[in-house]
Amino acid sequence: MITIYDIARITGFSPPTISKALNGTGGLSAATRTLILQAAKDLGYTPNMNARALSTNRSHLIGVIYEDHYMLKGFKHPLFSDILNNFRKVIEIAGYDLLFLSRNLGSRRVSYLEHSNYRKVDGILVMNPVPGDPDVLELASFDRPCVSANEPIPGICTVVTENRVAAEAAVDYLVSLGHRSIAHICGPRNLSAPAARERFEGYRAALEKHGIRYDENLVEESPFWHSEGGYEAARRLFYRTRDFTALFASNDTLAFGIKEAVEERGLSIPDDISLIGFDGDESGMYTSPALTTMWQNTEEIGSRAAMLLLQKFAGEDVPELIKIPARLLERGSCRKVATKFEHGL
Amino acid sequence: MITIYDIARITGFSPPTISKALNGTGGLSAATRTLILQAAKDLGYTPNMNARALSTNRSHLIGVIYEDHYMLKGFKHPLFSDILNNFRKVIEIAGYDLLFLSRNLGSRRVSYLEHSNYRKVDGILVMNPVPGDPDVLELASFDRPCVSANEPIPGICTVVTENRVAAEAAVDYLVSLGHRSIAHICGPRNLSAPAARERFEGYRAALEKHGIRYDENLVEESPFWHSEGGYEAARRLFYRTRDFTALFASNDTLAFGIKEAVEERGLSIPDDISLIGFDGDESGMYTSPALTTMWQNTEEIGSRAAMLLLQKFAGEDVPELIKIPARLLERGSCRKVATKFEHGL
DNA sequence: CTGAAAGCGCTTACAG
DNA sequence: CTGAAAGCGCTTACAG
Repeated sequence: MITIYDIARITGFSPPTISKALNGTGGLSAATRTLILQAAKDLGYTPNMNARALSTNRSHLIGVIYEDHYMLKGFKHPLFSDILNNFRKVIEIAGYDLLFLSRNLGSRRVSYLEHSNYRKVDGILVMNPVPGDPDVLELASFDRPCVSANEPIPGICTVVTENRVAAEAAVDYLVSLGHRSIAHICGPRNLSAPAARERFEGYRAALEKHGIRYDENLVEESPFWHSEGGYEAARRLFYRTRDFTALFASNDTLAFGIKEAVEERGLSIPDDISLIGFDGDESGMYTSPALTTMWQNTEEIGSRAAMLLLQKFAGEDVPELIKIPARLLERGSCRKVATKFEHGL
Repeated sequence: MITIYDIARITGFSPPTISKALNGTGGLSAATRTLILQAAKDLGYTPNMNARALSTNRSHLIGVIYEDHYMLKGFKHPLFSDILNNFRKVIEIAGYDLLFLSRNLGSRRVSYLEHSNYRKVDGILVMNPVPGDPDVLELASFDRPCVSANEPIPGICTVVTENRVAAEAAVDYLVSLGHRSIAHICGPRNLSAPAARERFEGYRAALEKHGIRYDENLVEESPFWHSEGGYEAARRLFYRTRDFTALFASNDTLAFGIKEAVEERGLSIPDDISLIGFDGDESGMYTSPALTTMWQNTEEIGSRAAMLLLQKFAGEDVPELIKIPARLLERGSCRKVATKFEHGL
């Protein structure tokens, strides 16, 4: 491996001068600068990031916190790879690399904060923390910038889908198709992550807006975000009532389970029940009918989170919370129903 | 941030002694060792990995090559996050961290090799390279260990699903259900990655084994691995012939597209056509019927790849190619048909 | 515009 | 069993 000392020896300049030329810092003459750059190129010089990081105390590394935890029996972040990929595109062209932040340091168990100090990461992206994890909350005191994707954390700048508004739009859509009896199966509302609560609020707001009485009999909660949870919740719902023509599911995975329960009862989607999900999971394209859903803009979430981090690196002020609109993805699981008024004609 | 100098000052030992105690190297007395370790703990010492990496020339970093490229219109690695998660679990408890290897170095465009030298990664995992990418092939000359998951690369140790055998098993299964006319829609066979070719070979081998004549009219190739490709290929197949009762799809995503084409023709799965896929994608659980498929053991692929890398770090010899068996995942898209013989009874 | 000196925090021979 | 010296490859004041 060739170093700046090699370039210094060959060009006749001193190592600090080589360093300045390579980094574009310090006022060198254009001539020496191009000379040095050329030599570096000819020699196939690659900087040693460990040395650079040691002296500058900046690693050009961004730590990612992503736990593939199964505490909640199968909970997984469905949008993870999309968000991460889009985040990565932005930070890479800015010269940063992505590092998974673990809680191991050799065989020792450590916090994310310790690991961040160990690697001297310049910033952190929080993706899929264990809900309420103290090791994550502690990150707010990290002396370098953090952002969170889709998961509000006190003291950390967050980019998140506009859950409440999008849920309201989902129900608006069902109403526009003529539905008046709309059930809701929500995700776990007791978690620190507010997605399930916000979507539920959006549901209620939409009903109210359209003058539909809120009926708690039409709402069922799944303690988990997975399809089995959706299935069980739908069964509980059916046990109580069959008095609805549409159902809004708090996410797509729940919707898949709900669909099973509906079919098990001999009912058809969308003929008997219109079903709308949330996320825009690709899987929903392959069910029959394909699942209509509120699509989370993972590209925007990922790239905005990255841009925020870069802005923070540049010392700019950024808002604490950024909401990204979702979009309706009309596929085949909802249908227009005759309203009572039309019936009467 | 506290350093070994701080610990040295406080305990009265020299920095090298502190280093030896911390690393468990060098013959220190048990007393000083515990004394130093205790002091380190009390002070909340975290080593600076940049300094350590600079002096040892080892970073305890493993580079991951994963390109989310869309060259082939929508090609994505469906098993990516599963394999990566399982890989990560193993290498993290061994004290390594995962770094995404990009082809950027600041604003400069570089090869993976250069980036690896820049970060001094101790090893590399190749996950989803652009097929035939010279920057990947070049990695075989990297002076540190590399492994590849699911993609054979000359000179690099690879862990891959036993495609040929698993494809044969898929067709065996169809035969066991009484099918004798079995179509095959294969993925792109012209790529450097041999998966489509190997699965096609398995298909032929199974036919031969069961004394079924190979009929090229029953085989159609999709130029891409995505569902649109499967859809189009199935339409071409139907245009030519309807003379089959079962179909083996080279992967699940193709199968989803095939399913659409089948239904579009007014045929039902599995009543008219039994369909089997390959991958074990979770999405297949949510279609109706759920997709029967050959499941790739992503946990095994990821963890084996990690173990191989660790073995290489330890200087052990490892095989160049490791094949992981797939498993049949019986869901609902295949059914038993009456054989001619049974008919006669 | 360029360079000599010192430092970033650790480890590796080597000596005693 | 412990420490003084030198080095890993770079950068940052500072001086000229």
